[in-house]
Amino acid sequence: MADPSSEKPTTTQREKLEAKESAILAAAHREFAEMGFDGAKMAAIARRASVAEGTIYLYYRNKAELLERVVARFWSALTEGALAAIPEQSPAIEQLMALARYHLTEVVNDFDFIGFTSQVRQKKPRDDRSLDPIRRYVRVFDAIYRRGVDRGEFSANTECRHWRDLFYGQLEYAARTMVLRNSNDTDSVMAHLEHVLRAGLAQPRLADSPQQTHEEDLGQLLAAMKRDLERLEQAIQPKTST
Amino acid sequence: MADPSSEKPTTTQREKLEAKESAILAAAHREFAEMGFDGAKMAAIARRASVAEGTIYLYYRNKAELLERVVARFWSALTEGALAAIPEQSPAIEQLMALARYHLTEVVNDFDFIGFTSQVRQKKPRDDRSLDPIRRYVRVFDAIYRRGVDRGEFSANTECRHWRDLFYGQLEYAARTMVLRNSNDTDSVMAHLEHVLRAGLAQPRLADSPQQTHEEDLGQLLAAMKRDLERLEQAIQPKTST
Amino acid sequence: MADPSSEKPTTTQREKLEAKESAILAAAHREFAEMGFDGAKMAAIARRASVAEGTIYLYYRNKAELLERVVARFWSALTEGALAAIPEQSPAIEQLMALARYHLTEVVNDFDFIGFTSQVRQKKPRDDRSLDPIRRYVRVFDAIYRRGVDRGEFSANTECRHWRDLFYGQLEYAARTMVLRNSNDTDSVMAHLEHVLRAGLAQPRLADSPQQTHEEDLGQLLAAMKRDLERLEQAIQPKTST
Amino acid sequence: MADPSSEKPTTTQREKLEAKESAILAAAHREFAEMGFDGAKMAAIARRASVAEGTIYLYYRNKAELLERVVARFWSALTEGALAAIPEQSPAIEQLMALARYHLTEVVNDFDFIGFTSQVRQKKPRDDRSLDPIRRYVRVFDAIYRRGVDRGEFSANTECRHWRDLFYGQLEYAARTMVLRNSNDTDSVMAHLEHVLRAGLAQPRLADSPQQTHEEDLGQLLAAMKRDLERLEQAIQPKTST
DNA sequence: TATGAATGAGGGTTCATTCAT
DNA sequence: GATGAATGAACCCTCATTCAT
Repeated sequence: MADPSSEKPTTTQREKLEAKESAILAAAHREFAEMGFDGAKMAAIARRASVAEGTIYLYYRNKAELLERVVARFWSALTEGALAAIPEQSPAIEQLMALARYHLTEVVNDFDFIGFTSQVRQKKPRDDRSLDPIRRYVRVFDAIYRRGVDRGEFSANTECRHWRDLFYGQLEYAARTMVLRNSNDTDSVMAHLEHVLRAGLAQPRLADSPQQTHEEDLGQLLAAMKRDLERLEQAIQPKTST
Repeated sequence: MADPSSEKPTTTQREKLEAKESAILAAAHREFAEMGFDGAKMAAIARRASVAEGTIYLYYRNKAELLERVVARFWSALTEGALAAIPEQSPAIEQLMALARYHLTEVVNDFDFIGFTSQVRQKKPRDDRSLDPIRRYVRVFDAIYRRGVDRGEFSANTECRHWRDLFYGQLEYAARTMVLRNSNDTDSVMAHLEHVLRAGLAQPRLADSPQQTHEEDLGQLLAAMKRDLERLEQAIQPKTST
Repeated sequence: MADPSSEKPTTTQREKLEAKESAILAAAHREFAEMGFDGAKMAAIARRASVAEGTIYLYYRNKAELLERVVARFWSALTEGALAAIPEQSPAIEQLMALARYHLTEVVNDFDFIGFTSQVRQKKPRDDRSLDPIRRYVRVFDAIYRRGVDRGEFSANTECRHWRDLFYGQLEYAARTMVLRNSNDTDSVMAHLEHVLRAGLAQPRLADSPQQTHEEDLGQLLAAMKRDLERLEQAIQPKTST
Repeated sequence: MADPSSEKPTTTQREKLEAKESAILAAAHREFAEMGFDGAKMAAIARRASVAEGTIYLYYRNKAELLERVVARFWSALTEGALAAIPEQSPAIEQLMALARYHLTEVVNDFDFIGFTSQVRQKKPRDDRSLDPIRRYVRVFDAIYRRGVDRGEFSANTECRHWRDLFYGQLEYAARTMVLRNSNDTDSVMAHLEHVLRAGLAQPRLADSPQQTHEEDLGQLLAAMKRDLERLEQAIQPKTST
């Protein structure tokens, strides 16, 4: 009121409204995460947002729509965060690892909410637009994957869907394990995932990778294969000799 | 009481009771899977089981206990099925694949219930005995894994937890994808999983594997390595030539 | 069956039935006393009586009728006990005191049930025959009272109803106090009641009391009155002298 | 918020709320009195109060708390009424009679509720604070009694508890009789009670009564004693003459 | 006659949603 | 817009009563 910058009261108004809406969403997010959809009470959300119960209904038609918006906001933010966390020019494998680390951290931080999201997913009809933000997030992986294929880092395109399932599936289970045990071994999980990706997905053909060609990588791979071959031969010879 | 002919009716009696209990459990299973815990209505379960509402309470103290028993029964049956599906004398990798195929099939069949289970898992205190059947099922993987390590098929023991997360995580996500798209490409998923396991987990050193040395395995491995080597060379040559 | 005294199986049968009925009534009595009418559960009564739930309904149409019978049995037994406790040839005042002591003891012993009875009384229509046993018990007092009047021990007949209310009312409240405080001062209560009865009810005209004429009583009364009179005069004189 | 005219609507608001709460309490009072605790239905109370069922729970956590408040309100009002009905400067005996008349009237008016109260009392643990209003009411008698003793009107202090039991016990039974017979002889009951109190409790020694010495009292006492003496003499003479 | 499994009506309580202020 | 009191439908659970065995 006495604000000298009151030239733009509209902006102030709008900001107020947005702040209120944001408070409601944040409160709802926490309540949903802690209590699940049915366990969450509109009254509790209102209390957490320092808002009257009726006020919520000025912004959202009902509990389900509130949930929908919370979910959308969460996954959108997750997508933004992921995009920000990915080094733009790095090899795809490194981008994947960056995404993995980001994803694991976020999932562990908000594990209740994530689990709760999948609970929601099942109730929805197949073509519900409200799941779009989730799909958009998932596609972050797909983009990196395709880039990796395009760059010749990854072998086949046909398997994207499987690698995606493996990627998110492993991370979700790893997160669950970490949360349940109240431990944190992100690095160990990362190492394992990288091992798997490199062993099964990464293409050793690095020739035309436009940016960095790691000579060491090649050497390592060759050395490893030689060792394996030797073992193989040793495994065969005794047999044939006998 | 001392009537010798009372055995038969008693048996019939018992059978009836067990049939009724089984009907209730099955009805509850479906209702929980479709509606979630809070969404499930005791009246609906009773109707599905062709039983009066009050009857359920002759068998289970309350909704929570009913849930507990349903979950226990489901996971126990899953464990039995898994154990039966695993070929006893095969290499660990084959056992894992058998488990994977079995798991994927079951999860797809009962996807709602599985998802619902994990929703339940989070509400439970850490040491709830009611989760034991789930833990027992998970250990089926661990047993195979350890056998693989003991037999020299798999490399390190330290990573069991990660491989387990990867295994179940990928399968659950694959199942979700299949259910959501209403498609079925179990074989494709199996192939991918096997590829990953062989590439990242399987030990090529078969020499001292105490039990069976499958000649075919050897042949496959050799073929795979040759293909990889060729790729390697092709990757290197253009480079060196340049 | 192999009982050699099986000549009178009918008697044995009847005895068995009566024993069972008695067990049910006793069990119901305890359950009603402890839990009240609504709190009492037929299942609990059956358990206490070592009888199947359905069996109760072979003897009593429903819970209300069972209650009715329990109440009737209780008050009838109370009446018998009271009649037995009253010395037949003693002065009415002594008979009243005997009744009082008996009543107080029983009421304290079975306080829950008594209180529960009056709770029942209100639900009943005015002319319910099921209250007859209670009315019969109450009349024990009336009979003694009338005898006291007839014998010239008590003054007027018109006040019976009031003395009866005072008698039972005081005793019930005394019992309540004793039960609530978990104390027992029956003698003190008796002394007070006797004091009140003698002071307000008993006729000092003992002349024609057929049995015992307590000279001492007379002397005491006279002495007391003289003292009172003296006090009175002393109270008046100073006043008048002033 | 800072609207100065907001006071009036607030007051109206508050009044409305209090009216509603009062309506609920009154409705609950009637329902409890008529049906007992278990028999009372929240739906019926709501209907009687012209309020939705859920509304009751805005004011009281549950049925038990509603009962508690009803009981408290009733006994508090009873206490206020009693204190108002007692003439402050009169002799203790007259105060007791005023209390008795008030009590009897109220108990008859609300007999069901009173009986219902004692039914409740037994279910409560010994030290339940919710019974305090009842205790406070009972102490009204005690206060008068003690005053009577202090003023020299009543003889011993030790018997307060007995006189209290007699007082309330007789009145409750008298009320029950009146209610059951649908008659009203309050005066007769009063006369009897006064007779008993004067005969057993009142102290004729008025000499040192510090405050008021009522000439009429003296006259009455003298008259009574003379009558008693005459009776005494008549009782003795026939004897001595014989 | 005795049993006890089955029934299902009924009631206390919760909470999303509405609407008068 | 904002409030929060009011609403009432919905649901879990109890338990008196029945009836097939």
